[in-house]
Amino acid sequence: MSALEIDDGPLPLYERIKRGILAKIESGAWGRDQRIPSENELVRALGVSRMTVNRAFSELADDGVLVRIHGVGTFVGGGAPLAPLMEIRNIAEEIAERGHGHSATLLCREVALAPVEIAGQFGMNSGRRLFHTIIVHAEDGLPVQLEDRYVDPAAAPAYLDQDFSLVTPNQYLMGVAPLSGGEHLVEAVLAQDWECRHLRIEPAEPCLLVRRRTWSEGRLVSAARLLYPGSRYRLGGRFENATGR
Amino acid sequence: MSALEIDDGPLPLYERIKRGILAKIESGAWGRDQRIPSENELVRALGVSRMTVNRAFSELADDGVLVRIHGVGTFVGGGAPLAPLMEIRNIAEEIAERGHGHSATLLCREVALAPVEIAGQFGMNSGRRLFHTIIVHAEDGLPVQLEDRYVDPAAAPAYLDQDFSLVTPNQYLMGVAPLSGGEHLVEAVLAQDWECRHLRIEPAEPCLLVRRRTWSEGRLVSAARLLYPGSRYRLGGRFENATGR
DNA sequence: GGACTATACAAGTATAGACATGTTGATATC
DNA sequence: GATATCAACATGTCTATACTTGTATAGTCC
Repeated sequence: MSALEIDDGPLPLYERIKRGILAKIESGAWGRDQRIPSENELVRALGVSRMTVNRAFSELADDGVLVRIHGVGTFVGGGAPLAPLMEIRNIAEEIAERGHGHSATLLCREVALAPVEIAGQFGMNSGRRLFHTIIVHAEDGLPVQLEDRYVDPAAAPAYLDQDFSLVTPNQYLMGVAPLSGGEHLVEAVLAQDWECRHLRIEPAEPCLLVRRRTWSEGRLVSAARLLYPGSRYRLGGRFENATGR
Repeated sequence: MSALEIDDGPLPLYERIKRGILAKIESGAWGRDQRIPSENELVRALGVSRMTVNRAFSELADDGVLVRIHGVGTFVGGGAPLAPLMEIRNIAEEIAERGHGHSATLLCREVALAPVEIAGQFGMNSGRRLFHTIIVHAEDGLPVQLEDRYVDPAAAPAYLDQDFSLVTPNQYLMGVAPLSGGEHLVEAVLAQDWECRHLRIEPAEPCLLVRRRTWSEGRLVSAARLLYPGSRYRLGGRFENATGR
């Protein structure tokens, strides 16, 4: 755990501590759900009073930036409010199941310097390089998903050499790095202009944005933003109660 | 015996152990009446204190999930309704977990003639009457969900008599008609004007619309439209690989 | 009056150790 | 074969200690 650094300036001390914490989170040094130093640790490290640290922590907790658990510790917030559980499905298979034709258009294929927030998720510093692809998936010619994906080269070295009109990134990664876990975050957003053009939708049309991260053997393999036009797509999930009643 | 895995997160250790155990049971890895690892085995496997494992076991035993026999071991209990509790979540509990206050405003409570598309879902002709409620759920005073729900009177005759500021429809229905299955559909939409007013959002703001249907003993109990402001809410789901791939 | 410190106490969580009590199975003994 | 004994292991319960957040109060400084 790297120590918290606070710069000096005209701001109140508790305010500078708050900014120092936010900087740690924004840089990815302190990831989501990660435990951060306790009040007393910061008291010793910064040489300030506990009440001052407490104020910084409390205000960030009120804002939802941090989560504090009595007797346990303080954690970076933003954790998913776990609601529905969904499967990792392959869009090409979904479309095929509906008896339609799937096609994919490759908009971007590159080795990219990881943006800060992406690099943090992969647990690396922002200097590392990741594979990056942007693909538009269409159903009978009509765009239904814009897929913006970063992949860890260590997990799938030959990723960029695939012919994504034949094999979806999802399919390929499942074969190369067997899925051991995943996470979905679903939001409703308005798409950006260039996204609207490629999805052939109006700028005011709401879209589903699914952020999907998949792990293989404890290592994050891929982080993808999947953008669906709201008028053309729905997500669904079912479950049956297996254990009883 | 596969080892118990506990994830990290902003929860007390004993709570995370409880969830790990529940996950094992839900996934079927630990079947009914099966013996699970002893306290000392988990102490060694997880590197925690025995009292912590003991607390997790004891609380699950109090809930009927586990059965403990002095001198013998700890066993999975019979017929605990586990899975649904994890997946169909109660908005009041979610908000409470974030340390915020939940409040509900009842906009509508009536016996209604079922609209055609709703009646069809309930497997009845459109002449039948259903209970109908519209409730706005708020987190610290800020609206986060508009719940528009139809309920089968045969499954929950006293539904309309509840005080929904104390008990959410979800909570009440879970008690009256034990959940045996469910379905989610998620869309991105623009809210209607009256919905925007009650959620206090701009008409152009995209919203998540979750259509949730729940069954009890093979019969559809409730069909709900849950509308979330896109700027204030995200849905999330995680899974660990129990079944493979 | 706000910022900051210092101090104190409460309550929740986790560890470590200890001892009691119940169950089981192997072993020696009758 | 039946039985008594013992060791190993299980849960049940209790201490003590330490560390965490939650909260309140009083005082100092600018």
